Amino acid sequence: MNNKTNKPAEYNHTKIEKKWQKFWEKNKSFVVKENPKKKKFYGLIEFPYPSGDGLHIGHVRSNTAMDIICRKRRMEGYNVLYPIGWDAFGLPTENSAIKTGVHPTILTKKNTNTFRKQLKSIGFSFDWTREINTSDPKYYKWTQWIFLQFFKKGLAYKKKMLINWCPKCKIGLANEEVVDGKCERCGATVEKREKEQWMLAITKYADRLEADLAEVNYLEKIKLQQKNWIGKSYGAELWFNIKNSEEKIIVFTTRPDTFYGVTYVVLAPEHRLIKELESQIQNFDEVAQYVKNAKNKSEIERTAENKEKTGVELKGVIVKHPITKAIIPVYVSDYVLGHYGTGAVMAVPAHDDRDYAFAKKYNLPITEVISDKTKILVISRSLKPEFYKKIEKLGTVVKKDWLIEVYTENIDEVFELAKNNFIGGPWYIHSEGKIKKILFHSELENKVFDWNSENDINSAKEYGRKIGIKEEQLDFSDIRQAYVNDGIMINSGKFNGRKNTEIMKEITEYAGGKMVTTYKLRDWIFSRQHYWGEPIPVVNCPKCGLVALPEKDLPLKLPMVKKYQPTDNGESPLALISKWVNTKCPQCGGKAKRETDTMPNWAGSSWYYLRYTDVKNSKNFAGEDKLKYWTPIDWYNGGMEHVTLHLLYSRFWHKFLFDEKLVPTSEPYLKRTAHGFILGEDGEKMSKSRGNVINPDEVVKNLGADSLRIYEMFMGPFDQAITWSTDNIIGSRRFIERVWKLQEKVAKNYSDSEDVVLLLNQTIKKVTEDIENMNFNTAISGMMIFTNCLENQNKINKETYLKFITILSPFAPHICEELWQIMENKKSIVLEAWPKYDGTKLISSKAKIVVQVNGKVRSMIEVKMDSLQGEVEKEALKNEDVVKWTLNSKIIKTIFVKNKIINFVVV
RNA sequence: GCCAGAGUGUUGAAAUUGGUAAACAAACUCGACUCAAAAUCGAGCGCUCGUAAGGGCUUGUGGGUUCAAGUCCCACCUCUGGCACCA
Repeated sequence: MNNKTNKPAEYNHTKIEKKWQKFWEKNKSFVVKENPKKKKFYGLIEFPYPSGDGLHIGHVRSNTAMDIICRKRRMEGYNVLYPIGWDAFGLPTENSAIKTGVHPTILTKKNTNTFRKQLKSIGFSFDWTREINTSDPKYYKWTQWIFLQFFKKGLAYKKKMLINWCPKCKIGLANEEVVDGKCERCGATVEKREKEQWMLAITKYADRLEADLAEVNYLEKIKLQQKNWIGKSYGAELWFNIKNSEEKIIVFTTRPDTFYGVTYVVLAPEHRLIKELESQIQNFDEVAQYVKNAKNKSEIERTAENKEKTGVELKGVIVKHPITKAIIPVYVSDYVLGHYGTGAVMAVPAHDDRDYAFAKKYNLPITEVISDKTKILVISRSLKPEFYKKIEKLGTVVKKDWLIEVYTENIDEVFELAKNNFIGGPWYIHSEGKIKKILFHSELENKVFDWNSENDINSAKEYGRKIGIKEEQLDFSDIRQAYVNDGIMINSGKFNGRKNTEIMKEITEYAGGKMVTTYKLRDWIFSRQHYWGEPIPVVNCPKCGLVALPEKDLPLKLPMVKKYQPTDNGESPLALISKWVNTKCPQCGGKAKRETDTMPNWAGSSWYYLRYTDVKNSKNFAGEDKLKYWTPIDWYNGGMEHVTLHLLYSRFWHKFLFDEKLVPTSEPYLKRTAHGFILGEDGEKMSKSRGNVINPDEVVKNLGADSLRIYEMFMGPFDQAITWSTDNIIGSRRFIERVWKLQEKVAKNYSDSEDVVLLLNQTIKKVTEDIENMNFNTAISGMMIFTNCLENQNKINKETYLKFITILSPFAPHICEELWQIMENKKSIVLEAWPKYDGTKLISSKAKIVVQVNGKVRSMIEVKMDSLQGEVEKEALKNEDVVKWTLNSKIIKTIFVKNKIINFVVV
């Protein structure tokens, strides 16, 4: 191998990469079995959807990241499972089948073959023996089986409801799939349609899905997004009796403190009481017409009319306020949502923006129950400290961020005090809530204007212009009309004078209501009217109702059809195959019809990670012992776009399976991280129509998989969106070639200099830690620095080089295997132990000390490590540059930080 | 509107507990090699004053704390992502 001149062969990436990919496959390097003696590590990436476009450069980024982690774990002695499969059901394949007439199964096979070849060409350390495919009947048998468990527990149910209907895809969408009132996939405006749908009762798990987030190690932003999506809120249910009726209107509110301020009640158009009270409603025709119109509005129309509120009074329906006994009117309006809370709200126009707008439009009374009259707001930072002490004698001070709230009877006195206690700095206008005064402040003068006076507002504007305030800051028109902040109770009977935040529970009980928790999360619409999905294994029998298929009949296979087009009436194409549809009831044996809806593409991906542990099992979705060994997943990386969909759905399925005692843990993923997108070179999302798609095959062919891997990890912070740059890849390729050429300098019995040994240990430490934190870009820059250092040496110790190759190998596995072999090692580098750094060789014996004079860097000196202040000071003051700056001055203070800095303060 | 996150050279970006801002790359300029080009190697590369030595300034804007601020505090501006009539 080493010829006499020690000159390495040219670096031929194609040859080397093919060679080692074959080697790994032949030697089953990444095939794993359960081994109780070894600690396991289960690393997971989101399995790809095998689209006809082939592998995306973004797949390479996230797969490489997890590949690096998994390869490192193997070297650290773990038994590592890193599986791969295909999330194969889905609309694009179906659409392509419609267009080409080729069956989706065949298209899927073709596409997965392409993906497999592409993934293998990049050298990911997947265990290919565990490949799964959600459209394989052997797989979806268990998707159907799990569905039936939901069904048997009553968590899968059918419901007639208004659904989000995409007229282009001809499909019902889950709420999660509607973005800005448009179909997430095709962008068509979503309509409302009434249809009977399969639902999964995810809301039953809302509390646990929220609470258990505390137990898992997800990125904080992921937890936050899930929390927001689940939308837990704590409030009160209160009710209003209806005159001449047994019925009552139950409302949900997070502000029971404003109960005395209720001046009307509003029902959502979908509210059941509207029909129930038909006989009482004098203007029922008008009401019915309004309800009909509201239902026909698409999401987009409803939100577009956000500002302009509409509604109709239910004339003849009279309710009494439970405490004040005042008669209050009832309205129907589409600003109230039917599916949230109780579908009805108590309106408090004085303290809610929406209620305020509605009340103004329909001339409804506005009753203030929370006062800000005893409150003044001032800017905290620009006040003299003495102010606080003085003010505390006059009232209660509540500090909030940059402002303070003072609750006091002596508002004018406090205001005078505030005005006179400003210290320098810029002036402010502050207009939060209903502040009665606008305060201008400059170093020159204080000016106060009364907010309630039209004249004052105008002079305030004039004054503002005069002292050079931007015009947009002088627009006070958008100031809130309703007072939504906290304050002191007024007009509220026995609660008067107390702080509103303290009486929530008390007032609720007094009004005869109860405190409740509500969630924004809604049940999951689980039906799709499409061909290319898992058939729902249920039969509709006229006698027995909905009947589950017996387990022996699973999988219920998708029948072959000639046409995949969804029908215009919203039926699944399966409905057209009468042979398939007409069947016998498994329970009574009578004539029955099969369910023709299929499952959404989120079904198969809700449990795929479980199947990986035991792909061939035909008796269970996975064996108990396998699940026990491999689950939970130690580290799951995926896209942010799946945080409220796939991630939440799969946690829900997992929790259900846990309750059924079918999986050993209540959470599927211990740790979840997320990657950023790769944008095209123009900074836009990559798409065929824009023509900015980068094909990974080209890069692999021209520069090699190792260069591609290094570049994608080096291009920027892993969690951030980043723009692709074909120019910049060359740097990664150069780096690899430099590493390759270093082999000619390797010598067996050569001792490296102290500097090299130090840098080696520092680099090992850096790479080890950076991988754990997914700081791949800085790990690589660290290795580049080390390479640059080695290039400056005449010779390199062999051990040093080998250690370096080892830590580089997860990033660039092929070239490192090759170099490893060239260095006359017999085994594969995959089996090598991850190098440990020597803690005693991380720190140099010398320290470079920055010398500052008055905080400005003037020089740098080198001293022994851990030198004391006295020695460093002496040394520093000898330095010419330092002398120059201290000569004619007096040192009044010296700041010394060991091994870092010495700063002389002179006058 | 609400909730997150981010604003640093020509570009992608680094910067532990506050302690040399711009590491590592890319682009660019000059040089070496070459008949020439590519590749490779070497040098330079924030702005500004200066022939130079050397100085001053610089991390979205404005303040503040500190011997010392990209980093901490306050306010403001802009961008990105998520949610959005959620009572």
